[in-house]
Amino acid sequence: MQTNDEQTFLEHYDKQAYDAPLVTVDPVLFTYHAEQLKVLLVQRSSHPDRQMWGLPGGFVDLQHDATLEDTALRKLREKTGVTPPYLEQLHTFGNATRDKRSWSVTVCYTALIAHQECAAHIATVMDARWVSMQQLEMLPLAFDHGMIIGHARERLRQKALYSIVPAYALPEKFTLPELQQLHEILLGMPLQKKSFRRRIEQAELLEDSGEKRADSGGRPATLYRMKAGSGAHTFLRNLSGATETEE
Amino acid sequence: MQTNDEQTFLEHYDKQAYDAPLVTVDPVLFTYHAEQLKVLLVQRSSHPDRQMWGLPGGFVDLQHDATLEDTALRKLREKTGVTPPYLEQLHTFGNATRDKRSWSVTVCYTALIAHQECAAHIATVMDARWVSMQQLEMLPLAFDHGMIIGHARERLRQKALYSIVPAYALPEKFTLPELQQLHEILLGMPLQKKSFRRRIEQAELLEDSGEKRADSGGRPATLYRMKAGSGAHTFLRNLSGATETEE
DNA sequence: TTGATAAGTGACTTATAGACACAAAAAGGA
DNA sequence: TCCTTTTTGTGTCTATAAGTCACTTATCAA
Repeated sequence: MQTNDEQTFLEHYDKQAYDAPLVTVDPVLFTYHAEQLKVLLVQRSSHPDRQMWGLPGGFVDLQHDATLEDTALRKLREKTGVTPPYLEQLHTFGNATRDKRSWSVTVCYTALIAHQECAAHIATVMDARWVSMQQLEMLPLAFDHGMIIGHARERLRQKALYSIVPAYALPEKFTLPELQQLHEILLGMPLQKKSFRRRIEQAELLEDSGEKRADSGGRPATLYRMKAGSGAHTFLRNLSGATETEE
Repeated sequence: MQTNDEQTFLEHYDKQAYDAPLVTVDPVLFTYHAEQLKVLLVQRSSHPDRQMWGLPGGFVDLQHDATLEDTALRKLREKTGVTPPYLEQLHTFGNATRDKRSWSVTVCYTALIAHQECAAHIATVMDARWVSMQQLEMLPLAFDHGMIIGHARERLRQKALYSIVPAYALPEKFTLPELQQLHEILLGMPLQKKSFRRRIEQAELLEDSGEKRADSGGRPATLYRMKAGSGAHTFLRNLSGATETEE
């Protein structure tokens, strides 16, 4: 290689690197199982932070992804085999230091799915697993993924105050006590049964499936499902303690 | 240059181009002046959409910007000469078609500033101006910037329901009737004077500056300022009509 | 049949927003 | 000086929704 050519090459390469930070998409997929909130992590197979656990994200594929959502859904399908019913952009983190390789930008999403929807697929692979919020505290994560999950967790908490978005982490049909328990875990406080039911009835976002379920002794609970059309992200009214700060 | 090296170089270069969409930062800077909400636009000096008006954004400068916020603030300082007191990430838009040149990602911010803070500086340059929401409808914008401003506008409307963030579009000292008028414009509906004042008092986010101002006949209004520390993004309680949908 | 258990409701209390009349503080003119 | 006009700011009643908690309903198991 001649010196001149190398010079040109480096200039060219540097210019490219100058204009374009690395761009990745990192979905934070939550589910609810065994009375715990869990997040999907994968074990990195490549540099940097090889072998460490992190979010199931990756680079935008300019050839096949038409949008950033496509990238998020593609990465989630690769790991879970299915498309989650809820996906919403969380925040974009970008700075010079979060990735050793270069200035790096990651567009993050919050996603929710029923545990049973992908439990089978995940059980077949060794490099992906559900990690509970409790386990998460002990597990060092790649890059700034721990911080990102913290943000997603906090956003989900806000959703629990004002919406029934968390219901997407439950199966298609679920009971109100199940949903209330999930909200209580997200909010870290007990909720009044009556207030909770009242808010959800008023919002008219759920419909009676006609079925009931009795887990073990006690009156059977009505199974509800999301009403088609009107999104579960519709605002509910205030819940006690809602007078806090935004994300 | 040897074939092998060129091969390696191209692979490297292609991979780089393959992995990296264009990354820009686009701040939507609002202000309030003459009873109108206005947004800062600049006239593009380069391809594509040359001569058209658009958001005062640009590429991330990997050498000088440590974070995405740095990029947003740098671009705003270039056009206004000052640093806005409020800057919050809005949303990231990325797809294959929004920029003719390439797959493109833009990280957007909502920013607010008092009109007087930068009116002088803007008046000196020909390629930047404040455009009212009304004027905006007639003006074709570069890229998808019209859609982005629409999203920012809608987010600001939500803020007006739950917070006093819009106060950052006012001077340091302002009266409650002024703030209420701004909120009414953002929400597109009249507000009850008593309810509005009560919510703001309860939030304890403003403090009496001790001064008063009488614009024209009538009782002089108390001038308030933001309390240091506690951000104005703290949630207020519900306002009628709040049972709508999130952004 | 009876007790245990969990789902779901009735009804009262409390808190906050809506509505609107009224008081307070200035300007200006006769 | 005093009265009118104008705008800011408050008092207070009403309406609505959330908090509380006892009570009813529906099922299982002994």
